[in-house]
Amino acid sequence: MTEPVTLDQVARAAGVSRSTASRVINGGVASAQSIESVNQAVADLGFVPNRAAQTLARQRTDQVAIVTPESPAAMFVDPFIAIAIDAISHRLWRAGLQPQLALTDPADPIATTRRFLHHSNVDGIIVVHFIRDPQLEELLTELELPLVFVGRPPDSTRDFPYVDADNVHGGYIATKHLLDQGRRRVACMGGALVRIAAVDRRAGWLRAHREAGLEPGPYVELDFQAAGATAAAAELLRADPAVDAVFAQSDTLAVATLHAAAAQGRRVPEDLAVVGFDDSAAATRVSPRLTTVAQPIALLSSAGADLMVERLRTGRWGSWPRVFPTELVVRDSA
Amino acid sequence: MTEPVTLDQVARAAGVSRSTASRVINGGVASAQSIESVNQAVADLGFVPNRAAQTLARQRTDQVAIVTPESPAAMFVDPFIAIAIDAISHRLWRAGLQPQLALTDPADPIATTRRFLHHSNVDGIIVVHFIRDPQLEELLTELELPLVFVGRPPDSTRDFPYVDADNVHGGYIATKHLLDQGRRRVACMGGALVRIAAVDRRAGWLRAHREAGLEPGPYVELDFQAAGATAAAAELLRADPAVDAVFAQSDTLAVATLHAAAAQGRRVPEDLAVVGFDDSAAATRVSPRLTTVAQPIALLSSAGADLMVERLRTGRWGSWPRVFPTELVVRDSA
DNA sequence: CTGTTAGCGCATTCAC
DNA sequence: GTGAATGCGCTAACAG
Repeated sequence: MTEPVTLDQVARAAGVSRSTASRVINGGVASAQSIESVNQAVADLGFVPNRAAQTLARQRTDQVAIVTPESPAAMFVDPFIAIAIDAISHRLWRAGLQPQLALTDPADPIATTRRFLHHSNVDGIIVVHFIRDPQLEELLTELELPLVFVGRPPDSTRDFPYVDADNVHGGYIATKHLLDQGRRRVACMGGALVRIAAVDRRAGWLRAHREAGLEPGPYVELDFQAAGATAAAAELLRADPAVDAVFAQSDTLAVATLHAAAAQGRRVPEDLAVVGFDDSAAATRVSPRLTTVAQPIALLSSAGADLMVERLRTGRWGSWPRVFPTELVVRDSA
Repeated sequence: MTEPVTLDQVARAAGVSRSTASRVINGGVASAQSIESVNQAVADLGFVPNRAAQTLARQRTDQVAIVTPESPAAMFVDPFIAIAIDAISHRLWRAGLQPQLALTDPADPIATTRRFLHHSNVDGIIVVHFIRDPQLEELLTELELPLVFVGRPPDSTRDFPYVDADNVHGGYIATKHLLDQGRRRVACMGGALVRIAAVDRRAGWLRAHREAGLEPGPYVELDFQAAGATAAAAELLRADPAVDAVFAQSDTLAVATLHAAAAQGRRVPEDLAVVGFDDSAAATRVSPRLTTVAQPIALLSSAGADLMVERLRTGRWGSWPRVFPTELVVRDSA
């Protein structure tokens, strides 16, 4: 807990002016002589520049926030978010930017997210897995910071740069795969409809039915990573025995469906076909192995980070949106 | 992207001085008249105080960093870390402090952690799941920021406030439980020994053997959340068939052991007894349900956060260390 | 209750 | 190549 050392002290110790010391430290031009003595002084005194002062003077922080309107616990459970954050961090570090993950108060994620968006001292914000929320959306429009969405934002805020996976197509191919093999009543277990991804996947599910001239089965709305998913799936199968296939919007939900089916003595895929989403690690750990829709999470997240990096470097946006393809991985469950 | 509004502009618009405007905004004394007009101006102009300037002037940030020397992906996979972060966030928010999770570069978590410890602009740092690393440890001793460890730091840095679970006792009761029921060769699958928790749990395992006058079985060292755990467990069982019990230092490892045993046709607990650690959600989802050591992660993490909050508020440390009890939860696997 | 005055620690323009 | 001067936006004594 020593008293923090200032640039002034370094300059004095090195026998030069503050500006020269500053130049040396930031790699500007200076005589070999100055460079030598300043570096010496920095080492001797253990000088570490004060971030706040630098920020104030430079008018930039070299920090980028990653925010996702979820409680920390929820963030950690969702494989999409985990992979996205990992990829984004890597990209930002490589570009010389420090990522900062905004942690919300589990007691009120939305409110604290709002607070973060407003008062953060960062150069830009990358929003992962945004949700529909009138207050948040309004906030965005008046925000004065570069913003990138990983996972497209709601229509009302369409003018923000984003990257995404082609969720509509993902829902479509999953459902089509089921219908093509003769399934006639395809239920969908989806994310809450405040999630854009859930809306899109649902749209794909509907479209496949429309094209086939069939009525869609029931839509069960619950969280992608819902703890009560097994119970919900069991209820679905019980309430509507005609359901012969389920399109689950996440592998977590698909696995839960598998459990529920097993408990009711229904064989997969014979009696019930199941398609998941994400192609997560869980997909190959269950039996039968999951047929699921793969999305390139790391890739699209990196693209999102790149968008931010370019904006911060050049002052202008690269091309967007960038929408990455989803594809069906056929295994044993459908 | 409008030009940021400054306090000056607010003051001018309100027809008062900067200091009065500042007072009103920060809840100081002022006439109803001033309060009225300043608030009006703030609203009209959409004033948001500049964090860097505030920090510089106040000499504090009201932000606390949470750092853990892991890649983001690893952080997200470890249930201890997830729960700890959730609990810490909540406590900090409640105290009016903003938590900031330091995200490391997956390509080099240690280096970026080091960087963070050094250059962060926060009032204090909470370190979760520290590991033994000479460079990091040295850094700590010269750090000039309040520091709290969730999970005790290495002996070399013993003088830092910390909270922890009683891991030695946890390892002891797990092993004793196995020995008491007549198991004679108890292997241990543990975390890498750079983890303090792994060292401590191993110590408990050894102590139980010493007390019983028995030779400990083999110690298998690998990550708590290792992907290859099932293979490692299989190898262990094959290489040393006399092993009739396994103390796994995490539920993830215990579940892997279950899988390996099943694959080799060994019944649990008849042929092989297994005890896990964490009492995580996974413990009751497997069959047989896991006997495991519970540790109050949220509780101890909150205590860690409280330590920091008190230090920041009062300038002095509360009493530490605070070591929370671990206890055995007996289910079906041992 | 209010305005004036000084910084907080650093970057940077401008003459020298 | 270098130093003096100025400002980033805000807070906090200090008089009044």
